[in-house]
Amino acid sequence: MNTSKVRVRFAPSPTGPLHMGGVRTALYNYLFAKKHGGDFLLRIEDTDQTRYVPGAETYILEALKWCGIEPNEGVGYGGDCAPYRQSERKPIYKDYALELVNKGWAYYAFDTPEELDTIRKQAEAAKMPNWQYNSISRMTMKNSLTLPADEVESRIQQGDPFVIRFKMPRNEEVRFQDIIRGWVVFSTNELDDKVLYKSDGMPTYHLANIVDDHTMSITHVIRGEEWLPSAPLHVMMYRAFEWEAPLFAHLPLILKPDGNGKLSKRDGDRLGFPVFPLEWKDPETGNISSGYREKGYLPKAFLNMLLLLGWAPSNNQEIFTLEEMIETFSLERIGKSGSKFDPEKTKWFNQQYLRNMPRRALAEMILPTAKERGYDVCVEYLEGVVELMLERAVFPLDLLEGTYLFEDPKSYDEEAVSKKWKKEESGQILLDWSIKLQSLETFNVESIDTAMKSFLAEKNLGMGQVMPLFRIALTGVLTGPGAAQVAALLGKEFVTPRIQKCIETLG
RNA sequence: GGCCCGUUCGUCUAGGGGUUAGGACAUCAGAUUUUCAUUCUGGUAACAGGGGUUCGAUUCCCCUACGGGCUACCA
Repeated sequence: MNTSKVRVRFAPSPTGPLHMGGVRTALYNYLFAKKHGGDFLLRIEDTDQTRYVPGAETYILEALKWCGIEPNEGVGYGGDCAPYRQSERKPIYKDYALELVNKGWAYYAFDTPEELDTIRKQAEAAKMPNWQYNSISRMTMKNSLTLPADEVESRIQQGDPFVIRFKMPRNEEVRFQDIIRGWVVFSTNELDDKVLYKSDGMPTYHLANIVDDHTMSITHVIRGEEWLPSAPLHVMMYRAFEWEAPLFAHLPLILKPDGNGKLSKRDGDRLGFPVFPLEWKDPETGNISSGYREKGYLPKAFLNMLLLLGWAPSNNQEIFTLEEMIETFSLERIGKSGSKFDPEKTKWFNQQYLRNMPRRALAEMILPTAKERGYDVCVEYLEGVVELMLERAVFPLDLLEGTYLFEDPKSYDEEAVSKKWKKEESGQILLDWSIKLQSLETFNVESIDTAMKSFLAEKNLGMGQVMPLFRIALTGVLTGPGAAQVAALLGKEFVTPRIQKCIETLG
C-alpha cells in the first residue's frame, strides 16, 4: 500500500451544468481526502473543444462552493501543479504521446474519421456490429505499423492530419482491484486501440487523465461507474509509462426515480425536482433547468441526502454534520448497486435541517422575500413567524405561507364558514370574546388562553364553538397555527379590528 | 450483439451460514391537538428464480432471468 499523502481529484468536463451525480462524486472524493488528511483537487477536463459550453466552468466552481466542498488545489484555487485546466496544459501531452510511440506502445494513424465511419458501417451491414480498431484490424489500416517508414515520415512532415493510438497488446489479462468491487478482470482482446492524441493537437480524455493524475501525484481515482470499461486501458497505460497506478474506486450510478436508467438532465423537470445544484440557463436554447439552491434546499441537507445515496454507516445514523461525514466515511461502505433517487426523502432531509436552524437565521433568510412581497416587517417579527410556521415548513419560503400574519384576510374560506359559522349566534359570541380580549392587560399566548378558558366557563360554551370562529376572524381559514398564537403575534391592535370586520362581513 | 458491473420492504439501506431479517423515507391506522401540521404509538411491506456446497442458506459457488454501464479523433 502506498504510504504517500492521499491526493484525489474531481475532474468534470465543462460541457454543461454539474449534475447531482457529479456533486456526489465530488463529495465522496472530498470526504475521502479530508478523512485521510489529504488533498482534494479540482481539475477541468476540457480537451474536447467542440463541446465547450460557456459558463459551465463557472457553474461548477459556484456549485461546489455552494455545497461547501472546497478544493485544496485546482482551477480557481491555484496550487503547485498548476495549471489545472487541461486546455492550458496542452503542450505537455504530445511528448508523453510520443514517449509511448518510441516505446512501441503507441503508433501514428492516418485514417480519417470518414474512412473509419465507412468501415464501421460496412462491418455493421455485414453483421459484424462491433468493429474495432484493434490488434487485428490495425494491420489493414493506414498507420505507422503498415505504411513504410519514409511515407510515415513524409506525411508527418507535410502536415497530414494524424492521431496517435494506443497499441493494445493481444492475449493479455488486465486485472485490478477496485476498492468498491474487488477484482475486476478484462482481456485485452476485448479492448481497442484507443486514440490518445487527436488530430487537433489535443489529447483525449484517456491520455490527459493518466498524465495529469500521475504528474499531480493522485493516489486514488474515485469516479463514476461509467468509467469502469475504460479502466483496463488506463491500467495498461500506467504499465506502458512504467508508472505506479493509483487505486481505483468506481461509484455506482444514481438512477432515475421512475423506470430505469441513470438520472439524466431531462428527468428532473419532467418529474418535478431539480437534478442540478444550481439553476442553469442553457446559453443556446435559453432553457432553464431548476436548481436545488433556487428551490430552497439547504446545501447541507442536499449534501446529506447525497451522502446516503450509495453510502451507509454501520449504525443507523441519518443526519450528519460535515465533520461527522468526514469522520465516518469510508469507500469500503459504498454499495455496489445503483441507487434510485428519491425526491421525497430529499424533502425530508431539508425539513430536518430547516428545523435545526436558529430562528434568527431563518428570519433573516426570509426577510428579503417578505419585503419583496410588500410586508412591512422587521427580523424580530419574522422570528415570531418562524416560531409559528416552522413545524409545517419544508422550505424557507413555506414560512411565509401564512399571509394572515402580514395582512388582513382578504376573504373567508367558504367551506370553513359554512361549517362553523352560525348566523344566529356566532357574531354575538365573537363580539363578546372580542370585548374580553380588549380587557386584557398583557396580550400573549398564556393570557389569551386563560381568558379563553374563563370565557368558555362564563358562557357555558365549548372550545369548538369559539376557537374556530376566532380563527376564521383572524386568518380566514381553518388551518394553521393556534389562534391564540396568531393573535399574540399580531398584537391586540390588529386582532380587534379583524374580529370587528369579520362580524360585519359574515353577520 | 459483445464486454463489464449489479440484484434485501414501493424507495434508500443494515445485516450476514442458524436473526421475530433491523432502521429511514413513503404509506395506512390509532392517540394527542380548537384546525392543519408536529409529536407519539402501532401496522402493511423485502432476501429475483433454479441448482449446488452444508446438519442448515437470504448470506458461499454456478446457471438463468432481470436491471444498468460501456461499446467515438466525447468526457
